[in-house]
Amino acid sequence: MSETKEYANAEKDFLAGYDINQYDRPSIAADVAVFSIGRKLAPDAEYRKLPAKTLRLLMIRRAEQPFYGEWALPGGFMQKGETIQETARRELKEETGTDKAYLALCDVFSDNGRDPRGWIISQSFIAVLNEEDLANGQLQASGDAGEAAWFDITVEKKAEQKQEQGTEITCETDYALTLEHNEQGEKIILCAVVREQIAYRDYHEIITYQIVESKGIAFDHARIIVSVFYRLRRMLDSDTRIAFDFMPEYFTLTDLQEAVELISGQELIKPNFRRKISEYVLETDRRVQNGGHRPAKEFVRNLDRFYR
Amino acid sequence: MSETKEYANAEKDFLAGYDINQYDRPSIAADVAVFSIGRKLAPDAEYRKLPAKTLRLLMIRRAEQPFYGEWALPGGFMQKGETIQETARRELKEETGTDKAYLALCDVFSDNGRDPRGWIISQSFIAVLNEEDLANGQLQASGDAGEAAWFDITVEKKAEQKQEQGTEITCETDYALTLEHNEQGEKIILCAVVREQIAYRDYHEIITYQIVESKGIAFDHARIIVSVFYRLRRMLDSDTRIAFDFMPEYFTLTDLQEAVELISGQELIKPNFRRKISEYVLETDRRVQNGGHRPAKEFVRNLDRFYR
DNA sequence: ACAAAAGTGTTAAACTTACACCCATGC
DNA sequence: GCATGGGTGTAAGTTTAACACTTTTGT
Repeated sequence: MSETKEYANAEKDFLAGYDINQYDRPSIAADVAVFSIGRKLAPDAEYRKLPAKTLRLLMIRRAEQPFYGEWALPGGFMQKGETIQETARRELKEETGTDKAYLALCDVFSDNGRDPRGWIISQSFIAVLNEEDLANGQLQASGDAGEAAWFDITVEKKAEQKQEQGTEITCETDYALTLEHNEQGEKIILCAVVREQIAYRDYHEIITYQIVESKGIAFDHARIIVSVFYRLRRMLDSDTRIAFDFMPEYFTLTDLQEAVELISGQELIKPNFRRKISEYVLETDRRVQNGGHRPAKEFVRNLDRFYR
Repeated sequence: MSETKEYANAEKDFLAGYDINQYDRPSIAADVAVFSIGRKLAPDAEYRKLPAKTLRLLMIRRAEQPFYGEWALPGGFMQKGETIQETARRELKEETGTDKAYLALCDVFSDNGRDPRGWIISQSFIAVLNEEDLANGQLQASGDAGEAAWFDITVEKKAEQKQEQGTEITCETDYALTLEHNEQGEKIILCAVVREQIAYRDYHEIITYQIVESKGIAFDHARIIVSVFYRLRRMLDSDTRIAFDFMPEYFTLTDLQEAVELISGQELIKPNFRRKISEYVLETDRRVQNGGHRPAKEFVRNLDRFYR
């Protein structure tokens, strides 16, 4: 027992003399890609048609240097006493007015030189909001961090080429990222080209993203956006439940299916989709009527399938 | 064009006056859970039987304060100029002598007070080594960071209880973690109890791990180990290919199946398993003879299924 | 001969996929 | 009436799961 005490004392002495400041340290930021689904207004002529939907990403116009006036993902530095998840949630709430959102840790971006201010590493997150919770909160019109706005996001494959250098095989694919904001006449378009590099090593694919070209998007956020966009897709592949995060409490199955289709980029066959998700939903008495066609039933989540 | 230049100058001026040191910053460590598969020696009497296998985890005996003499995951601080992935790979190579290993980013541990030295956040990684590559390298016998040793890992569910506090539902489960090292007479056993807390929020399960009790395991590594152990399991569920990382170039299907069974904790039916992985392997002429039974064919990976 | 492990074949059940069809509504 | 979306049924094809069986080896 006295031996244990001796150890404890040695540790106490060590800690008393330990100065963490003698080591060089990075700053840590949480950058949050907030996704939601938006509607494109249809002309009145097409009274039957449902509005087309888009996948939207929240961006903040920077009110400070560096990249003053450019658009960035909501984010900020981690503060002492909070976890990085709390940092992300704090930033989310500051910008959207709500923290009723799914929040998932994604990748770490720690390359040298990725931020002109110095050694800053970024922990990326995906957040998903539904329109209803968003409406209850308030988008930050022009606060501390700057004006917030939703951008329709499109990622398109451009060129692909396979390279073999000795034993190393690499596959490079360029993706065009387009972010488009539309609001009563005002139209902002941000574009970037991001190169995906797949290196084949130790029987695994190691995927990295580099910026080829970025106009109006701050820092290296263009590549974070592309990386996070494909992560969202992969998450959906392994668990359909992420699609539900885009839905409010009551939703129609068509809305849900459209969410899945928007994220996956693939059309689905209605009866098959409904069978697949049937165990996750419960029918209600509510109906929505939105046009010259049969009203749609509204469903709620079957909590037994979400909480176990 | 002159406007652009003006912006660029403003940014340059800002950066010249920017001192990153005015902000408090954490240190970042990469902690790597290196897994491999070990054999338990069988008594000579059972000449027919194949040796039983175990899932092993690499641990380092600390040669410094704090937690002097206790066992920790291999890891170290991120240095300026390297990515966190490079930190992890560097630590892996320092301790095992090889970096031919699969390395995957896992979780971030950033709770206040998790390290007595101060504000230190840890990025956890999973690495998987096969015996052959490991033999080519050399385990660090007793170097800078301390002696390295393999421990058989077991995680067992102990108690489970569901709690409801108002609208908040939480499910707490205690897991007993046992790490056991055996080598010519020497036997080391490390034990810990880790509590898994599942909080149900926004229709998702948020899983956290807390240490209830930890004997001989440094820092909060007991909970990192449990978290990473279950992550490995989930990775296997979504992609069988991780099991191959435990295999050398040539391997038998029984070895592969045993790897899957060890990680998943579930027995599999042989013909079904073989059908499932058949597309990932190619038969060779090689055979292994290890006992009084039919020799097993050795297979190699079908690269078409690993690199695409 | 026999125990241990290697390896294959067969079947029922479950799930996936594609397609075809009817229903309800507003103008 | 008709365009539009809401909603259901069915049948073929594929995958999964459980089980039973044959083969090869060293002592």
